[in-house]
This record gives sequence, structure tokens and C-alpha cells, in this order.
Amino acid sequence: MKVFNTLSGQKEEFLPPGSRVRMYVCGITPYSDSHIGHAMCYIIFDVIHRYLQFKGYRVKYVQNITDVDDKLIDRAHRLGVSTSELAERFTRDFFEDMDALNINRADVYPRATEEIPQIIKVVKGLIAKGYAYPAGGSVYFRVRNVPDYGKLSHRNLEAMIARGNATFSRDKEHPLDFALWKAAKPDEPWWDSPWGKGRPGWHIECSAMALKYLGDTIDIHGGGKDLIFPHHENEIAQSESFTGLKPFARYWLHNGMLQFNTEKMSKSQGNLITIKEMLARYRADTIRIFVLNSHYRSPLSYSEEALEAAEGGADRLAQAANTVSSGERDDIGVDVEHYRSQFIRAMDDDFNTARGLAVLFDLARDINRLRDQGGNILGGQQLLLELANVLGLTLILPAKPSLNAASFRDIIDAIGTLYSEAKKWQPSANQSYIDYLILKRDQLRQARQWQPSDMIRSKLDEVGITLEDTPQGTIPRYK
RNA sequence: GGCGACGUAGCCAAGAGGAAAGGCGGGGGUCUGCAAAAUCCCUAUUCACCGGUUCGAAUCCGGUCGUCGCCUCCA
Repeated sequence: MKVFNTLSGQKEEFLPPGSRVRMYVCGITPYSDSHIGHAMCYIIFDVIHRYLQFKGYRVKYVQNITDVDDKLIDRAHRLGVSTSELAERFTRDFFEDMDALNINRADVYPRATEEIPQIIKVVKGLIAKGYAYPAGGSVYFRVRNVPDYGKLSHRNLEAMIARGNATFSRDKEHPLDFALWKAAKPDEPWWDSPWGKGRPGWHIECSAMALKYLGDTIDIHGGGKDLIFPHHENEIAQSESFTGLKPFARYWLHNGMLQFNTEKMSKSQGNLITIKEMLARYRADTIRIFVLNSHYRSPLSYSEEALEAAEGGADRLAQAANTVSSGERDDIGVDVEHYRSQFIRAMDDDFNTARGLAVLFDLARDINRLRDQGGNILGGQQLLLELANVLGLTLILPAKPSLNAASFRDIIDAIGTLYSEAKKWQPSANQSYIDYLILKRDQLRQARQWQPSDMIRSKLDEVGITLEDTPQGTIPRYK
């Protein structure tokens, strides 16, 4: 199995020390609704998580929640609520979104505010080793003491300073030094520390949590490409300086950015679509196929057309997973091992989900073909569901359709007064309006009364219910 | 300015030295009373452009044009 490691800039053989994999992925700052860029990132790492488990690894997966930071404080002030209230609210929303996208939970979701003692411990350690210094109530990391600083983002100190973007400040020894601990300003939440009242800087929490929950060396560290610099670069500097051990993380995996109208979608640009908005229009399988149909390291452009295409694909897979064969030719079936090995081959190559999906589509076609011949498709369907599950796809057909009394009445009126009984008819526990209409339509079809029969079908179609006449009977489907 | 990525059919997209995956859409056939679903066939003689290396290049090298990302909070 090969993975692309940002650190080396190459695909490398994935060789964790044993059967255990320690995985850390940077989480959210909960100050507003999660958007589809978050969906992309966490769907991707969910699939990586699932695939590692599929391969037999015992994975411990940790994802942090940055529940105190400048933006959160800012937003809370403007809304007149406490930072913890605000963070709590959007953290809850975040988990709702993750569940709705069928993303498996990580093992631990540590919160920055609950890890203050561990954070202080790491900061103290860094000061003791000369990698950090207190100044003006804050503590800064001494970048110059790390000779290989810049190894992840492949850049050097001189070039970064030359650009002039580094922030100078009276307290800092060097413009690229960054805060480990920030002195509290008035009206800001704070914790006691050896340096006075303050709060953790952005990067330190991830080092502290990874070291605490996963140990000194972790196997996979993930996040969006936009975190490579400075966030992950700083994490490496902090962690390796603190433990004296390299590497802090063996494999650094970064996903490409979601773009909107050819620009990165981000909070600061205000061009974002929330996960809730997207879920109102598309089901989770559709969204996951949209994301997984391209490579995780490439940027992905949001477009309605691409989502519609993904929906067509989701329907296709779900149909194949749920179709029924007559089973007359029980002697012919799907070559299960062929598809399984093709899927593994694709996923082993740096999680090539697009190719993995293609295998599922090929398998689906094979299932349908055999179904038409009356072959045994159960093994194929079982495999389809198993592999789809590795991609987090449920392949559940859209929920059983329902029809309300008013629409039912409309349809009865439209087909004329043929059924005075229909007007009096009431649904029961085992016969819904739709069941009744299908039964009546069937009788009409038997009598070759095509016009009223087709009228029922087209009326149902108008309210989003498609009737399919199959050898197994008439099946209603949601559009 | 520095570093990096990308440009493959109408759209999305895989492939990274030897016959252009897959999905959506479109056209035609089969099945069906008609549909729907499914299936079969067709839909890039060619991979932004120009040179080069090679027996052979979408894949490697150089250049041009275009798009985007990071260098500041961001998944």
C-alpha cells in the first residue's frame, strides 16, 4: 500500500511499525456552520480510516476541536454569548453534520479548553529546552533553534522573511516566531499559567493532544492543504523539539481544497455553502460520490452538474445492490475475487477512490447483467455492499415513498368517477394510498385500460413518485 | 516576488513510457401495452500549445499560454 507523503513529496510504501495505526486529523474551530469544504476533508479521512480498518489495521483516530481562538472570541462578543456557549452549539451541529454524512466517529475529540494542563506542560518543556521564551505575558516559539524548520512546506526562513509577511512585534525575537501561549486581553477567556492569565496559541493544542492521546510518534497526520503552512510546520517544530524524537508523524496526508467558481471556498471569502444546505438537496451517498470521484489531493470544484451526475451514479449503485434475480440460472454468478482485488489495487495506490468507485460501477453492471440472465447475484451484491461501505456508501434506496390524502384525492379526481369506492377508501396499516393506487392501476392494466392506468402513473410522477413495472410487480420509487 | 499544483470528450474525472477507466449527459437498438429501470452499441485517431528525448510520450525534459493554491485566519 502506497501513500503520498507531503514530507517527502512522494508516494511511499505505507509501513507502520505494527498492526496499530495512530492517526490524527486537524478538526474544526466551531464558530459557524460547517461547510462543504469540511465535508470533503472529513469524508476523505473517514474513507482512509475505514480503508485502514478494512486492511486489518487497528486504528486509533484522534481529531481535535479548537474551542477557543480569536475568531471564536470575536464572534461570541458580537452575538453576546460566551465563547463556550458558541463553541458548544457549533460543535453539536458539526457532529450532526458528520452523522448525516455517514462519517464514522473518531475515537477521541479532545477540546483545547479541556487540555490546558497538557498544553502548559508542553510549553514549559519547550522553555526548559530553550525552544521557547516568555515575553510580555505570552510565550513564543524560537524558530531559529530548529534547523530543519520548513521541511514540510519545503520553504526556508530567508525566503519567508524576504516576502515581508512575517509579523514583527516588540516581544518576538524573530519575525517568524509564533505564539505558544497568548496573554489574555480584557474580556477574553483565560486560564492561569506560570506566565500569567492567558490561553493557548493555535498550533500548540495539536502537538499537546497528539502526544497525549497517540504518543511521541504518530503514523498519519492529516488535514487540508491549507494547513501545511504554518500550522503543520509549527506542529512539527513544537513536537519534535519537545520530545527530541523525529519524526513526529511518519506520513503527512493533505487533501486538496474545495473550490467554488474556481476560487477556494473559505470562511474569509464568504463564498461557502454549508453542509446543511447541501444535505437539504442531496443525500449522503450522492455527496460522498461527488467527493470520492476525484482524487483526494486534487482540488474539487463545487458544481450542481457534478452533484447531479453523482446522484445518477448513487441511484445506479443502489439499484444494483437492491435488485432481485429470478435465480433460474443459479449456476452463474459474479467473479467476486476479481472485483475485490481490483478495488484493493485501486485503494492501495494512495487511496484512489475514483478508481475504486469505477470498480463498483463495473460490479454493478455485472450484477444487472446476471440478473437479466436469471443468475445468482447474491454474492455480487454482498461484495458491492461491503466495498461501498469502505467508501461510506449505504446504497440504501431513497426512503419508501408516501402520498398524502390531498394528492390521493387529486389523482382519484383526475381519473374520473370510475371509482366511487375510491373516494370513500381509507388507508390502513398495511395498505397505503400508494399501495391502493398500484392495486387499482394493476386491475386497469389487466383490463388493458391504458389511459386511466397511465394517468395514475403520470400523476404520481408529478409528486415525485415513479412507478416501475417489473416482473416482480410494480415498485414505487422516489425521484 | 518565492514555493507548488493543475490544463484529458458536452460536463465531472481516472490513468503517469507501450492498445484513452468510470460517472453524468446525448444518439440508436433490446425488453415493455407505453413508460421507468436495466442492458447492448455509438459518443476523445487523441490528452492546452510548441519543441526535444525515445523504437514508442497524455505520461519524461525544455519553453509558451491559461487556471488555481500556499507564503495571513482557514479543512
